[in-house]
Formats: sequence, C-alpha cells, structure tokens
Amino acid sequence: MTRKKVTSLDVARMAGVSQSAVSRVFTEGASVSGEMDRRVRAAAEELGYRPNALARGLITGRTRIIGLVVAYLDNPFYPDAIEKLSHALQEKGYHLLIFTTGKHGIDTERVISDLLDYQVDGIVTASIDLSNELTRQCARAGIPVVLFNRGIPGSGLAAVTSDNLAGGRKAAEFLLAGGHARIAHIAGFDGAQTSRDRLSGFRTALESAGQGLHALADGRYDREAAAQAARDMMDRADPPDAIFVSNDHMALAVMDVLRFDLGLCVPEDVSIVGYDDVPMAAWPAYDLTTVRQPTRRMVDATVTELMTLLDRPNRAARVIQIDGPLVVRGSARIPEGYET
Amino acid sequence: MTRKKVTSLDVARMAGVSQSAVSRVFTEGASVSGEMDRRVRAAAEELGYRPNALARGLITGRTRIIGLVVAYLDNPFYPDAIEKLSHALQEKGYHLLIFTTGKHGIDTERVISDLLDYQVDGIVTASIDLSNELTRQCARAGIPVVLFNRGIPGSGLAAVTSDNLAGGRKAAEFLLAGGHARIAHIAGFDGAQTSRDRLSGFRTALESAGQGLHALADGRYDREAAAQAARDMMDRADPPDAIFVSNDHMALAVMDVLRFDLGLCVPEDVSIVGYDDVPMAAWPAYDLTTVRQPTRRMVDATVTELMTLLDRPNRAARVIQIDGPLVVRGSARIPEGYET
DNA sequence: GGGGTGTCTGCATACCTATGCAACTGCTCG
DNA sequence: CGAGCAGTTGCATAGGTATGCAGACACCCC
Repeated sequence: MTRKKVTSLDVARMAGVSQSAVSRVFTEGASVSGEMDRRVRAAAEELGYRPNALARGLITGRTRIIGLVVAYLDNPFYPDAIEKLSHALQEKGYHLLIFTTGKHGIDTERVISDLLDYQVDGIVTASIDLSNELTRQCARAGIPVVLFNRGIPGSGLAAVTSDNLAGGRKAAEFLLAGGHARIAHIAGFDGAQTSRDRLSGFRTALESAGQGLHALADGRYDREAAAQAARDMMDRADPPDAIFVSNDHMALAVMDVLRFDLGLCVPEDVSIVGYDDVPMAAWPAYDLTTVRQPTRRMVDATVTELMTLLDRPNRAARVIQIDGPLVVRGSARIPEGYET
Repeated sequence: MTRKKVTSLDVARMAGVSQSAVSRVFTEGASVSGEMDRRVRAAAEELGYRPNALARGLITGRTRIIGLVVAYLDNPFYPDAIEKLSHALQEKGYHLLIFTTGKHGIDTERVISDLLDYQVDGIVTASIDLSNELTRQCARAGIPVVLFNRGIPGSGLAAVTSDNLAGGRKAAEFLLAGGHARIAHIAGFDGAQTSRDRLSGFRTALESAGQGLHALADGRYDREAAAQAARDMMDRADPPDAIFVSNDHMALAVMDVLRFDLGLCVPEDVSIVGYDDVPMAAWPAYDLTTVRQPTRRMVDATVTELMTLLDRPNRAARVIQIDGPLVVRGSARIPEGYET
C-alpha cells in the first residue's frame, strides 16, 4: 500500500550513477556537470525522491531547526511575532520547533533537555524568563540563544527588545504633557527586565519633571491580575488620574475594569497608555494610546542575529534595542500640539 | 571552549560496557539489569550525555515530530488551540514543527516538500485548506494527517471540528426565538467546509421556521472583509436586524462597525451572534453571544486520533465532531426563558 | 547431571546522507 | 608533446543510534 521510502541510492541506481553524485546534485555549491544534474533530477522526480533532512542533519551537524521556547500565547503580541518569525526563518530554510513551558516556567529543565536532544541549531525564547541554568547548558552545547522581547543583563545572551527605557519615557512625557497629576503604573512582572526597564524609564521621566510615581502594582502580564491591580488602585482614597500599563494585553483589561466595573470614562476620568500596539489596540472599542513595538523590525533583527551567531558562534552576542513610536489614540487625554 | 559532542560510545567507554548497552538503557522496554542501568546512568550523568534524537529518528523511522501547517494566527482561536496542542503533545514526547503558508495557501507545494523532508511522524493543519495534491502526497508517504477545525468530506482524511451544523442551528434558533425577522449571515470563506456547514445548519433552521436567509456575504475569515460586508448589508434598503457571523474574530469587527461607524446599538438595533467563544468574546466591551468551540476537547481528540493513526496507519481516519453550547451573553436580544 | 527457559550482554549491521581523497577526463599553455 | 590544471566522478567512510542474532550465564525441575 504505502511505498517504501526512496533513498538517494535508489535514485543513483535508476540514473546509473553513484550515490555521491545524487547527494551532490542536492547539495548547494557542489560540483556537478549539467548532464549529471539533468539525469539525477529526472530520476529523483520520477521516484519522488527528497533528501532526508535528518540524515543530512546527522552528518552536517546542522539541522536547520530553531527551537522556540514560549510560555503562553494569550497575549496577541506573541502570535503575531511568531507568525512573522516563522515566515522569515522559512525563507532562509529554517523551521521552528515549539517548546512550551508552564506559565511560570516550572518545567524549564525538561524542556531544555528536549531542546538539546533535537540538536536544534539555535534557540529563540519569547514570553519567558530563563534560568541561568538553561543559559549555562546551552552555552555549553554551543547553541546560540536569542531572547525575544526579554533581556538578561550580564548574561551575555543575545537579546532583541524595543527600547523599553525610551518607551517608558515617552509614555511619561505624554501623560505629563496632558497635565496629569497622579500618574500610576501597572508593571508586567518584576522578574522581567523588559518590564523593569519600562518602569525605570517611566519613573525617571516623571521624577525629572518633579513628579513621583503615584502608585505602582504588579500585573504579572496577566489580565486578571492587572484587573485586580486596577481595582485596588482606584479603590484608594486618592485614585490615579492616569495609568501607564506595561503591555496592551493588560491595558485592555484595565480599560474594561474602569469602564464596566467602575463606571468610569476613559480618558475623561482616567487616561490609559499601553505598550506593544497589538492589533486590538487600534480597534475602536479601545482606541488605545500605546508605545509601538515594531514587530517586523524586531523579528528581522532576531533572524539576523541568529544567522550571524550560526555562522560565527564565537562572536559576542549583541543586545539590540529597537525604538518604537508612541501611537496616539483616544485612551489618554491628548495634550495641545500632539498629532493624533 | 565548547565541548565536543558526547555520544553513546563515550558513555560506553567510561562505564566499561558496549555501546548497545548504553542504547538499551535509554530505550524504553529494553532488557537491562539493575547494575548495568546504574553504571550507565552514572556515566551518562557525568558526561552530560543525552541520546541524539536525530540519529534515533533515522534508525527507528519515528522522529516524534508533528508538523503543524498553519496559515495565519491573527484569529485568537488558533494561538489558544496551538498552545494547548503543543502542551498535550509534549506530554507524550512529541513536538510541533511549524510551517506557515501564505494566507491564501500560495506556497503550499513548497511547504509540503519541507514537511516531508523532515520525516515528520504526522501532520496537523489549522486555519488552512489543503489541496488534494497535498493530501495525495502525504498519503503516499504514509503520514497521518489530522485536519483541525476544517474537514474535507470525501477526502478520507481525519478531521476534528465542532459540530458546525448543530452550531449553526443553535444560532438560528436563538435568533428566531428572539423574534428577529431579517436574519443575515456573514460566512467565513466559501471554500471551507467548516464555514459551509455553519451556514447550512443556520439556513436549514431558518427555513424550517418558515423564514429565509435575509442576506448573505463572505467575510473570508478576515476582519476587514467582514467589516466591509457588514457595511454593505446595513447600507441596503432593508438592513438585517440580526447577523450570525461565522467566527468571533469577524463578529468583533462587525460589532465595531455597527457601533462606531454606523452609530448603531448592539443588540437593540442589530443582534450579533458569533462562533468560537474566543477569550475576547467574554470581555465586557463586546460581551458576545457565541457558539463555543470546546478547544480543550477538540485538542484532546486531535491528539488521540493522531496517536491512534501513528500506531495503526491503516486504520480508517475518523471525522470527529464535538458539540459545543451556545454561550448567551449580551450581544443579541435574549428571548424569554433563556438563561444568560 | 542435563535439558529447557529466561535474562543480559556484545557483536555486527543498518538507517541515509555528505565529503575527503584519489582517479579520471579534457584542456591549456609553455 | 608533456606538464599542469580545473572540473567531475566514484569509493569509502563517518555521523550516532537501535536491534537481530548468538553467546553467556543463572536457574529450575525432572
């Protein structure tokens, strides 16, 4: 019923040449005559032959597989990025092998083992914070790692993020220009450098304007936690008149709480600024002012860095920060002079 | 700097046993004495040995890799499903290798070739309609295929969907019970069986109530197309008073158009019913009445079917339909006697 | 004590391809 | 005309593991 697997040897026999010849025809940069090329390809076509990527990987030591380690996909920023990343890698003949960790990275250990078992050429992580243990293991195996949308300062690992410090600053300047007096922040997860940087840039800008951070809470990159944080903040004696939320995913939850739980108006009662510019931020139901993370450029940088490290494993890993604009919409009071 | 790769032979030498012994220790179901097991594992631990999945796959013919073919991830139903699918497969020692096709499946051919090159054990497709060509190639290679959230009748391929006919019917009955007189539908993509079934169940139910479909448009599973379709419908002399939209992703776009473009109220002016019950459907800004697709159960069924086909490739593929409830929220007029 | 049974182990080989090396061809150039 | 060279090709081997086969061993029971 189902045909036997067809190998390069089968093709060689049919074409009356050696197995090496077949291999060379399908190997880029090998020396093959036009005649040979024609005969082998004809035979291959007829038999339906395609080189076995595994056997190839076994011998070349390069599998053209990139491991993608990801904790969750409910923040729409990630599916979008992953789709683009997969496309970009596919262009270059690479593919993504997915490894999901628990939301709190419990089983990271096992995931890493699996990862190494598959002899992946490189690793991209997203929506996850890895332990030093992992770092060490991958370095030891000589596998390049690129952190996407996260960074671990001092780890020596390559990382691609937006310019989170600048982004936080832009949010602060915008809210200050809007004349807000009680400006709060709901952070992502205080173990994540990305979140810390956004906070740091935000706070610094507030302080240099002579204003302090009015309130601070941890939303743990989770809708429910962010919603609760917002409720708590608004429940205080002097609630904030503006909240910068560390990503859009949480910001939308905060807007829902303000409007539907507390009956407040955005931006009249409270201004909201998010981070990411996910597609939903542009939807009229939210119309969220937010700092854009240039997904495309971040993905391109990730791919470029990865390819570079594949070529030269010993080159120092780079930490790349890509600047993104503040996208002004309707969820925060618009100061004089700002274009929407 | 970076250590050499450590192989089973290295472990064997250190433990003073044969390479086969090492292999057996790491092979489930092989016969090994307790003493041997201990010695080998100790040596393996010390050297940091892990079996090479590629070499293993090459010889066993099973890679424990499942190819996932996906066209787009912007409909949040898919990221959610993929995350669950990845988890479930990981439990069983399998992993997903991603292949993205263009939104309109242009480069399906190349994708299939790549897929086969990697010797995947099985294939899952999502958000995509495959050509018969693909079907044929995979069958020929003896690789089981499971279509997720799509089905191709008569193809003989395994498929897991919700009960789309019943779902369409439920939507119709709900809208009929709500007393709507001009009931329209915005379909997904008329090449997709899933969409056709939803329409068919919907239309049949309307007709058996003596009512016809008031209007019909194709939203191509795309936000923009769906929005335009809604505008066109509402622009007619006798606009609908209810619209059943073939998935939530489009339904949310339709609600945005109605409210923000046309200044209409939902559900007072127009009732909206969606399909999927994506997380956002429950958000208060939309509060969308929708037919739930039980993602967890669909994923479980997909994994089960896949595992079964891996064991017995010749067993007939099954088409599995999983029933999901209508989740009543606030986007459609609620008839007497319905619980919210 | 011998034959049967069951458990472990090692040897040798197979899986499929890429590649170093040597041999061969046809050619140019001195 | 011979040396040298570039371009092709085949041979043989490597890459890391799983597994059939046969041998070794222990054990039991008659």
